[in-house]
Amino acid sequence: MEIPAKYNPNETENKWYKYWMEKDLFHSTPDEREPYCIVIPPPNVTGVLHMGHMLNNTIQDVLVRRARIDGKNACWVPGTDHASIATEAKVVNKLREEGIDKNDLSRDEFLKHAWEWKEKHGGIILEQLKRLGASCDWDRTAFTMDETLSKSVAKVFVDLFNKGLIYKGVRMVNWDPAATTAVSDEEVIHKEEQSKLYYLRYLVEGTDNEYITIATTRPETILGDSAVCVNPNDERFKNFKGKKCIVPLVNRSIPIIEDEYVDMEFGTGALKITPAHDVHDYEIGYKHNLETIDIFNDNGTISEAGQLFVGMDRFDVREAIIPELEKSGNLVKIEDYVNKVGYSERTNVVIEPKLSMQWFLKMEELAKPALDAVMSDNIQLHPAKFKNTYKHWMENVKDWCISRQLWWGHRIPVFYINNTNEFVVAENIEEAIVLASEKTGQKIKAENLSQDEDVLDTWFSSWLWPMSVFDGINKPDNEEIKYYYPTNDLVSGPDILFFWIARMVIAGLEYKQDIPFKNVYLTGIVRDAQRRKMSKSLGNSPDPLDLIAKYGADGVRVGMLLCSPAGGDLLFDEGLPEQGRNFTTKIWNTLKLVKSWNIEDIEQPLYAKLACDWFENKLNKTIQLVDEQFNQYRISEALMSIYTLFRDDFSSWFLESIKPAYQQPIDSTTYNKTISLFEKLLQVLHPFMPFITEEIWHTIKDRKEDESIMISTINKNFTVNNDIIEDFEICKDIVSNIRNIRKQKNIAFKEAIELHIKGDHNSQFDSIIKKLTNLKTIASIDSELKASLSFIVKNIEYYIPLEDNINVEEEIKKLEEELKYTEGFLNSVMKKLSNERFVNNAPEKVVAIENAKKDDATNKIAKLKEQIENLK
RNA sequence: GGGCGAUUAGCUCAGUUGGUUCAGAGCACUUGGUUUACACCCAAGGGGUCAUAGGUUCGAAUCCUAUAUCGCCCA
Repeated sequence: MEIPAKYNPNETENKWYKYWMEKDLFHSTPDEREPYCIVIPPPNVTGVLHMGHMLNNTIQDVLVRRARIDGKNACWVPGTDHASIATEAKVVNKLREEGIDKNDLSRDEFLKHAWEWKEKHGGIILEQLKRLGASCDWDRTAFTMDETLSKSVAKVFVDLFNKGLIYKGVRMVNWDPAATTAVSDEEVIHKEEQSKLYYLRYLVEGTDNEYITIATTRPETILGDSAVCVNPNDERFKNFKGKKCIVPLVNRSIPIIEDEYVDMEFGTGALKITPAHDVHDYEIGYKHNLETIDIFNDNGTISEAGQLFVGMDRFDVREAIIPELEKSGNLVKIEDYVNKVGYSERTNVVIEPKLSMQWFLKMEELAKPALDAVMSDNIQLHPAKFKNTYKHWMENVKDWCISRQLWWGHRIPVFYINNTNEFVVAENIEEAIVLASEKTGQKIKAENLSQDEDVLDTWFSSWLWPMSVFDGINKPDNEEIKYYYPTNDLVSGPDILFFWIARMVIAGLEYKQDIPFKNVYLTGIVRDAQRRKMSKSLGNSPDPLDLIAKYGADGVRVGMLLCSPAGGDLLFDEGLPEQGRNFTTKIWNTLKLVKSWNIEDIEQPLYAKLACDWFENKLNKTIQLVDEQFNQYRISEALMSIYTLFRDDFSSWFLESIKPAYQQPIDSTTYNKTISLFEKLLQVLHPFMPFITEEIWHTIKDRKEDESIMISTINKNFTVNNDIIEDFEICKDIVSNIRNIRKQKNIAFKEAIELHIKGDHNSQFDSIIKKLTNLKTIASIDSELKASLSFIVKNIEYYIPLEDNINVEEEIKKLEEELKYTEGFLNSVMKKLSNERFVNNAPEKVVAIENAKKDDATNKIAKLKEQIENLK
């Protein structure tokens, strides 16, 4: 068969992905095999594939393909997340471009546009994952707003409400003025900023020129001030006790109150209190029964209640109010100041603390079992260091604000009766009618009920994901949820440990009384070479699809994984996929070599038989090692083990050992064995490089219709002969030494040389040594060989006779250096052994090792000395 | 400000309960190479006081304490 000289990844990858899809090989249904399940962290429907997805999904695919090849019933459930805020913002923007204002549309009209948008753009990212080779069970593709998933959300809301865990209340929330919705604490990103601290003086009421000076970073909020607060222990303000002062510009009289909350060291020691616009101020206001003046509209402009600057944006007001304060004589000074400002994760605008009516979920009780699940290692986090972070969060968990003032998402299943504050909580309108009728004792009709206008936080649906994709909330006893739940591994980023992972654990324990997954693999963040996060705005992120086009999906996968330990950041560089691509080429060349041989029924040479024995054991041992590495989720290490196995052991040692001489045939025994070893090697490699392994697997043997390496199972039923592996290492060492001497002395490979051995040399691999180094003879000798170069391996002396080719001085120098090192080494060993406390306290084994070292070194020193003498 | 984690070769990282020649891997680097699978390759080589200072121990990259720097989370 003619093998193309160059491997064409794009063509091959498309071919095999199509094949897998046509044969439905990714699809899983429950059967008697052990299940292995992963649910994808659903990407936003608004998203396109970025490097973070590439890393995350490559890891998932590796895990799933490995489980499949290990004979498990593997199921990887894909899907997308509706992403309330992000999607609504996209749709609003798109409408605006078309000249449509969201406010002119009804809710239903808007949702129609939103669904259209979702249908058009929502699947992009999943299509892109296919290029990567993702072996998802696409028949199961789910969307958080699918009917069954939406029903699950409503059902859970009703249930939690009935358990008394959901409540409605006025609270200070994080208000996003761009999205005009509340967001949860976790969606606020605090950034350190260079800002200003403004010192403002308030006239004390009843005086002409007595002032109390406060310091604030937000001078525009003085319009909403309802007190000035000082520490009761602060001597400086003793005289102001019980007095009032006047808010500048608006001339409102407010009390000067005392509270120990105030830090005497900060600013002037006097704090202005704006209960409507600061969390701490709100608490003080509540405690001291202060007026709450909400001076902002929902979009961040000043409301009527502010009296001045009405309709102007909050940041414009901050600029505008300073000259006014200066004019009125209230501005004392302005200082530079560094503080942290909260930004909305979704819209990147400054968060405004705002009082509003929202729905909350009580978290304290729910969090407890979820904390235990992780602390007891029932769920394992990889790396385990994230247990600390998880614990800290779960122990300090606050109630979760679950309502959002948006239209796109799951509408809160609360129905108000006759436009009053009386309501019922029901999964649907029919049930609501029944409940409302019961509650009021009247006949309530649909038109008497109005559903809450708000939707639920997106995470309130994705926290059910591992259950809802199997319809496990609506039908808790169905076959699929029983078979696939709990899932095995979850691959995600530490940034959503709380947003999502912790909440899934909570939901799983609440609704299945069981954890949602057994292991959580936390990936790092993909950064550029300068350690900057990859982002669209920086433009430092390569397009994953371009990379795949350039290096092949297999190459990119290997590149991503070679350098990404769990939890550690991946510093992406094009050198990585390049290395992956190079490895792909290496594998391809191996195929070319093997397929170039003519096979004949001739006797198997001894060297070939030995090489086969050795490599089979080496391969099996590596399989065991890789198993261990996978068990510890050391995926990049596992890949590295396979990478070196292929390059060094298979290509450089095994194939070179069995390779027939130029234009000579290979015996069929060796050839068949090579093919079966190659097959197994491909199976080990397949999870990492699914495409090229499939291609080669089909090329090295005739396969039946419908066969695939993907669903072949690897034979792990073997024992490893470690002796042969260790002995072969000695053989390698000898070969390397001989090659070095050849190189040093410029002896061409064609020129056969002799090897003389003094000592108890194990001759089992002599035929390989002979072949790899082109030896005429291997002879045993009793005394040192004159006029030769020598080396020592495991205390056995090897000599290569060289007539006139020896630089005696150079050789002596080299030997003396080695002698010096060995003597130094012996010295350190002797120091240990002559230390009584060491000999008495150290375990026997350790002392024995030191003694062995001593013997070895002593022996070697004697031999080196002899050799030096011999040269002189 | 509080908590957690890190600091090992030029870079990215391993290093399991302290004990083999334990200071390691990959990449990068240097040198050599037309041995017909492969230069997207092969072979060899250089390179680290394990952040710093103390301590525990027969023995410390590993355990303890302080310091410095960085990162993450929370306020």
